[in-house]
Amino acid sequence: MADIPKAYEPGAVEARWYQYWVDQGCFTADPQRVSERRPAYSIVIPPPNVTGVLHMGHVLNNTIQDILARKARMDGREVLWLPGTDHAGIATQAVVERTLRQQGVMKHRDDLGRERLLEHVWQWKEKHGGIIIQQLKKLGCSCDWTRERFTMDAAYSRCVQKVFVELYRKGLIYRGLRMVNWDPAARTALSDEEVEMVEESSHLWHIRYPLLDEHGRPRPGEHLVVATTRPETMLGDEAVAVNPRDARYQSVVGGRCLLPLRNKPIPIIADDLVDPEFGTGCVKVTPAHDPADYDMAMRHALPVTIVIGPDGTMTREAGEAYAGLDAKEARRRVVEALQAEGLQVKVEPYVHHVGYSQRSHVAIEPYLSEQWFLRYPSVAASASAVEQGRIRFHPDRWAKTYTHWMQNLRDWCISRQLWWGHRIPVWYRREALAARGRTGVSGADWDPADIHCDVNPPADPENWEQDPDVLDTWFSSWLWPFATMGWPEKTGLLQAFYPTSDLVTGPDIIFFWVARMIMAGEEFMGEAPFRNVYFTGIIRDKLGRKMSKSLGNSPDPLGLIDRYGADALRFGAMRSAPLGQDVLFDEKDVELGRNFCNKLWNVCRFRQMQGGELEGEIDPALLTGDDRWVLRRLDAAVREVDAAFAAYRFNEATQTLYRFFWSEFCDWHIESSKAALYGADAALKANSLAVIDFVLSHVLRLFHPFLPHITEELWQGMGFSRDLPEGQGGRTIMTARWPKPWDGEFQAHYRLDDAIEQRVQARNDLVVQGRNLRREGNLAANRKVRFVFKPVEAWSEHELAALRLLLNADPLEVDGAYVPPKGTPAARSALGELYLPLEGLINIDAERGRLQKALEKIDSEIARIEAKLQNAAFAAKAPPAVLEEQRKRLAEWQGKRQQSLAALEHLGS
RNA sequence: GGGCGAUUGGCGCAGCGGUUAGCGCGUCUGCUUUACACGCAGUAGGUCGGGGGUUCGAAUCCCUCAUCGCCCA
Repeated sequence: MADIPKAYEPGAVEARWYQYWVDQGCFTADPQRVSERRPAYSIVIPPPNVTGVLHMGHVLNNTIQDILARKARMDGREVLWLPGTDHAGIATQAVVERTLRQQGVMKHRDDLGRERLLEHVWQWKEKHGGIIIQQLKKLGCSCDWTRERFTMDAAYSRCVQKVFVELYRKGLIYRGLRMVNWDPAARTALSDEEVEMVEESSHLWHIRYPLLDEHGRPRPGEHLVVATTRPETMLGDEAVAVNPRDARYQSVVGGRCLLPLRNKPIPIIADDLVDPEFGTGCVKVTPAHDPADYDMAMRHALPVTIVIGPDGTMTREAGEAYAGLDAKEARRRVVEALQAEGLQVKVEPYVHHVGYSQRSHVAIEPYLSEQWFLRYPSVAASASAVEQGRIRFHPDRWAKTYTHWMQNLRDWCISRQLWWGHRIPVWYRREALAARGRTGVSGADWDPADIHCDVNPPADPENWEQDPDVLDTWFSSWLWPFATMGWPEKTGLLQAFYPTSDLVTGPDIIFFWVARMIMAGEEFMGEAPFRNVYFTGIIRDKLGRKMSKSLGNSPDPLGLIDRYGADALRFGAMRSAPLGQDVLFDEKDVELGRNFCNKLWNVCRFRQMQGGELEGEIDPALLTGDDRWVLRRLDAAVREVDAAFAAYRFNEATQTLYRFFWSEFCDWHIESSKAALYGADAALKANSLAVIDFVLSHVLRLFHPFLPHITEELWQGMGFSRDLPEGQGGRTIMTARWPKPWDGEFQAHYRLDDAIEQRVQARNDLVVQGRNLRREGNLAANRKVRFVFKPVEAWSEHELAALRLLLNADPLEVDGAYVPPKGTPAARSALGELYLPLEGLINIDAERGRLQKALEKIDSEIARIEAKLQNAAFAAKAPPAVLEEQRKRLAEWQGKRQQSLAALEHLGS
């Protein structure tokens, strides 16, 4: 650190040390090093989308993981933080398709065909897929990059297939014709979890359906009125339904009415599902486009007519007038036609919930199709893992959400009509397929010999056709904790690092990922995949809005790193992220982090400028009160940080460290140390430096998990690494030992006790009062002023020198018999009295006002405590320690009262 | 409709049965004091959403209401 710049410049420093760590293999886990003395610690990264770029959510999430990993290394554990990316089926395919359309390569994916489109996706992945990984490196993440995985790696794909086949053979995976959530933009089925319900104000249309007589002729003037939110679907109606107990419609049940616009007679049925309170109590039944209607249709053996196709446009079944229109336009025309025919009775405003695709943000269509489903495995074990605490959630309230979901499981639709993803390992015999077409595959009448489900294709592929669908991306990511470690082989990696220690993720994917990983872990490993799950908050902007691309309120983390440094970004994010609360992100927080790094930099720079031997021996006999005080405060900080880590309260840890380092160490200890450092006593100066070095070497280690780069730079630059064994901080601060709180021997050796803490505290209070006097006298802080100190007992030369420095007093006269002139402003404490004898410069009235205000406060405190002590019930029931505390406090306040009264009198009131 | 969370100085938060209710930002005043203006010193500002209860004692526990937000139907 020769020629140290005045301000910390993170850019080059961060890049340099990151490269050093990678070159030295500091992030690489070795399962063979794991032993009883060196326990394993592992995390698997929530794999970001391979298409993605780093956003603030990643910053928060991965900073926490990095902190955990780095802390564990310093605790002497063998750490595996396993990174990787997710192929993100829909998202990636959509991005690549859009690009190819823009480039004019194709209009629709069918133009290219499956194979060629996949080639393009892989090319795209190779070219852009590493972006987020590079960005994580810029953040300082200490992942084991030698073990980076991708959910479409060949080995990983085999895991996915194996799991599919096993579950299929167990009968947990099945194919069925079901009403599913259809995303008309992506043209694929989705799982229930991928649908977001959005409240929308719409309308309720009341439509007349003319009644028919037994001969199928309209009964003049007679009709039923049905209410619907989706008039366009009436083109596919197959019945009108009423509740069987609804007296109003008893007479028409069993009869028929005419479906308007289609002029098709449809039956009037009775079904318990119909809510008599809704609308007119009479509903239309559209089996192909509503899940409830589909169920009804099955019960009543109604035909199923598909009028809206997979692309969201009307089919030929909808009639010539509507075929090809998109559903919205069809609705407009249907309503128009009904009005023209006088069949629309009324339209009411109506608020309802509409499902939207989480991915493409279009309205979901219920769509009848053949899909693959999974009946979840190991449900009971997975539920109990969390309920019985084998897995702990932080904060634990999420356990409730988990349990609720686990108790209401619905089979998981795992097939997607996409090309990018793991293709379903099922083949159909061509002859059998030809005989029945693709639909109907699910029928129980299939000869098992005509279906081949296996990780390996059939031996005679020419006779078979593979299922065209791919699997939901989550069907691969639920295997992440063990598929990344070499499963199904019993690898050393798995043996050493499974189950993982901590998982850090967002509560928004508790169903998508966390719950499913637990089930997969229980099912295939016989053990839950992690011990602790830490749920981060959601990052919002400073107005509390979710960060989103469309709002443009999401700052680019890379930009922030360029401007402030990665350490600053990490520190800012952590400091404002309390456990389980959403994080309101403000760039100010990052600025604060940068300022903090600069402070850390400069105090080290200050230390360097003092010269002298590094980390000399601390001689207890030469310790000043301030030295003992700071060692005690450091001990308290270590304890608090340990407690915060144990409870996953990272913001608390950063705040403690901030307070200790800035407010205690820099503001008080360093300042008071200047008395020794600038003094003539060489031994005292050397000792003082030794204490500063001791504290700094602790501070750097305590901060390392949070601020990895700057702490390494200073650790090496200052020379703290010099005499340490290679694996204990010699090579890198990453493996320096995590500080331990002082034991009794240490405390006794350095005389760290309550008395010294209180004495320095009182001295500091006196200094603040003295500075206050200066301020009131309008004496600039940099101006030397004469103070007179009247101590209760004798002070050492050094103590006085420190006081002089802290007050910027010159001279500081010590006079045990000092009698100040009337009106001299004074500060009083248990240690003595401090006078600022500057007649005329002090505004006596203002000073009197201040004292009187203070006296009022003192009096009210005294009254409060006295009232408490006089309360018989309090005296009888409160614990003795509390009672004693109150008595002590009363005496303190009474002492202060005396001082204030004396001061007032002295002012000449 | 069910569940969860939040409500503390201008803003963002901490405090989880006994504290003189803290912190950061911001405000105001002064300062290029030989580590740091990405800084230093000092100052003002809140009685803890409303109501009720438990307790010797509540910002902290319970009930209730209100407002805001999230999740599930």
